[in-house]
Amino acid sequence: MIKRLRYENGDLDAVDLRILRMLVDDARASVAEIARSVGMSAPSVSERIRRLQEGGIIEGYTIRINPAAFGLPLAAWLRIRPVPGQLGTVSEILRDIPEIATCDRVTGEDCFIARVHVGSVPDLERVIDRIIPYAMTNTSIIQSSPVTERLPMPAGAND
Amino acid sequence: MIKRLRYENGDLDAVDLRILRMLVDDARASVAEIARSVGMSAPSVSERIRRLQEGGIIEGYTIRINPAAFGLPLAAWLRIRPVPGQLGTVSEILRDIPEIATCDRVTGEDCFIARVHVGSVPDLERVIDRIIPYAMTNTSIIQSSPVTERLPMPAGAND
DNA sequence: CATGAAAACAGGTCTTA
DNA sequence: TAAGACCTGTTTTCATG
Repeated sequence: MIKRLRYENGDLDAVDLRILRMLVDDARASVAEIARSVGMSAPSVSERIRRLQEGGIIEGYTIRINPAAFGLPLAAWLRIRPVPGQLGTVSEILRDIPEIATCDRVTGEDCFIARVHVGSVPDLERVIDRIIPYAMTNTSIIQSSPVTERLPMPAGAND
Repeated sequence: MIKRLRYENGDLDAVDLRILRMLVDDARASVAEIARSVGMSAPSVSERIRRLQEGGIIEGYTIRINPAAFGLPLAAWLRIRPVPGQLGTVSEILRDIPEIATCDRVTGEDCFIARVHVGSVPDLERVIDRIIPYAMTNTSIIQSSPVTERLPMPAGAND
């Protein structure tokens, strides 16, 4: 059985998925180029992209940054477990730490998972020292990335 | 003391940082618009963007996807610890699971940290079932995101 | 197919090492 | 004086009706 991806305006078909993959890969690919690749006219592709935006599937356009290239070669995941009563404080501190590139609130023993980019181990220590008064932390240095940011897909989707 | 962001071709100044922030926020902002915002001519901004690309700081252009909008409303972080001797196998399996949007190899007790997007709890179970023969897993459902993907910055940077 | 906007390009000026 | 950064005007490309 084939799974169908749905959104408010109807089904996403294989062409939509190919368009999305191309845009994830290179958001500056021209409409003409995408059209050629999927075998459609440029206006048709243009219209599909418009619908993907209005359906909220494409939230926006952004750049991929290489933190190492501007002096932040050390990346780590921090798991953060606030001491009772300090959850709000910790949340605010995390937002205020500029080295944190992303942070999610999660279920389970840890309350937050944050990705940090720093220049050195002492810099990492300084980041942790800002959190440690209000939470227990657990740090994992990123060594490599077997899967870099890509379009998630349900198993057996209609692509 | 002001920290200076360095890259191979020299220093990044405050204007470069503003350009990067604008592009992270909206990679389709026109050069003219960015130029107006930073108080420069379009060609100057264009030249700076070119240098940021050639310096490897801007790795590429991409789109922000909302997985919930196309039928994957449930997101989770998986921590994965392969049983001895199965690290390579696990790494391959993780690459093959289409629901995994990103996966890092890390130091510490866990070997991998992966973000998955699925349609339902049963779908999450199916993902975990593919991994469990070769590794111990620990799952944290994402509830919210106090910090959404942003440009990391050293404390006290020259912006 | 035509129109309008936006980006790439070329040439000229000013500052600074 | 030479190099680099920026600005103005022009051309060409691309998205859109």
